[in-house]
Amino acid sequence: MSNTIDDPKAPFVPNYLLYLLAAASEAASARFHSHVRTRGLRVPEWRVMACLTDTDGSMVTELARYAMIEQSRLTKIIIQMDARGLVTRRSDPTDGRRVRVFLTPQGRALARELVADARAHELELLKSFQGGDGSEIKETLRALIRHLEADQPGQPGVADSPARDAAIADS
Amino acid sequence: MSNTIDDPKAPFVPNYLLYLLAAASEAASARFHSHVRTRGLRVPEWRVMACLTDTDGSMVTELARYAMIEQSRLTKIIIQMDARGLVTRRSDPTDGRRVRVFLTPQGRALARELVADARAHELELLKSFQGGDGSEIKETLRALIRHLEADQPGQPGVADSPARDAAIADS
DNA sequence: TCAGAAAACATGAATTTTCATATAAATCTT
DNA sequence: AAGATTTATATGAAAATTCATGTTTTCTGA
Repeated sequence: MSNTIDDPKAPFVPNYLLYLLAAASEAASARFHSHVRTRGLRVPEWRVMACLTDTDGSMVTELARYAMIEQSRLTKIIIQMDARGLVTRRSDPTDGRRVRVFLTPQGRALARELVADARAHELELLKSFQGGDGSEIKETLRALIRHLEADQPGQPGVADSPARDAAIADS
Repeated sequence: MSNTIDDPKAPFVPNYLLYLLAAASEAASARFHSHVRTRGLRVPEWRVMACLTDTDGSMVTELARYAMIEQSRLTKIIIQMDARGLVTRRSDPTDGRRVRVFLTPQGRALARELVADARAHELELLKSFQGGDGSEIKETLRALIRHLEADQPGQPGVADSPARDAAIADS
């Protein structure tokens, strides 16, 4: 029973790994994300809060990597969160370029609640999905991430076949 | 060897399923997405093209679901792609409300190339990842998606614990 | 068949995001 | 130790996205 569909007429998208990953991520997150919005946060803000529960006081660049948010965007998000009293920013006494971000007590309280909700949601999801604690799928995902983040050079690039530039004229 | 980290002090994010899914999706897609941009398309546009190679002539709403793009956003993207000559829009003769979207010859040519690139990239990725064709991880992801898209009612919701409204004042 | 409801897209204003680049502080070089 | 580089963050303008709602067409039931 092969799962690799290779019929010439078989649809491409539904069996494409990158699609499956994106779709799984979306589908798995949909409910919790709407819960997050219910609590007055947008998803990127929730990500920042969650990351800060792990690494309070990290600098913007670190946080950007951890939360998978581009730096200049994160700066703007953090400024808003600061204005709302969820986080504070203090420049690093050791290195004046760095800005360290901390949860405020208020931010921390909300973050705690949401992380608890996230844990509960995850538990139910994994239980209803395959009855276990998700070690398998999680390990697979971690392995994939490790593999991809490992030395980029050896990573599968995208063949740069010749003679195919300017396929799209900007006319 | 349990993979479920339950130390009180263990970080939350790196072991959180929703994070792992998002991170895996991002990491797996990064290279190909930048290839796509190299070819003059943004990611959502690539998604539209890929979907149309499967279901050319589908209506906007169908395409939105298939490509995981919100309808009004998709409409705008399609209008731009139309202007660039990648797709055309024709209203359905049977039902005047529907707008059917087709690849133009030019769009189709580009889509073919990119799908071929995507397949090649996927193949290399899966080979270098676990040596196989990815049936396992793909089947896992498909199962997860199926599980999540199945009757929403029974899905793990997010417990609505009482007495926690207005945690974030908008002051 | 006609009024009302629903479905399918489109649109506009407010907000976000992106991209390139500015600013500022630390580090390196010679 | 001055100048050149690099690192860290901020900023501004253009573009994309969101959200609510408008418009048009079809469907439904009395």
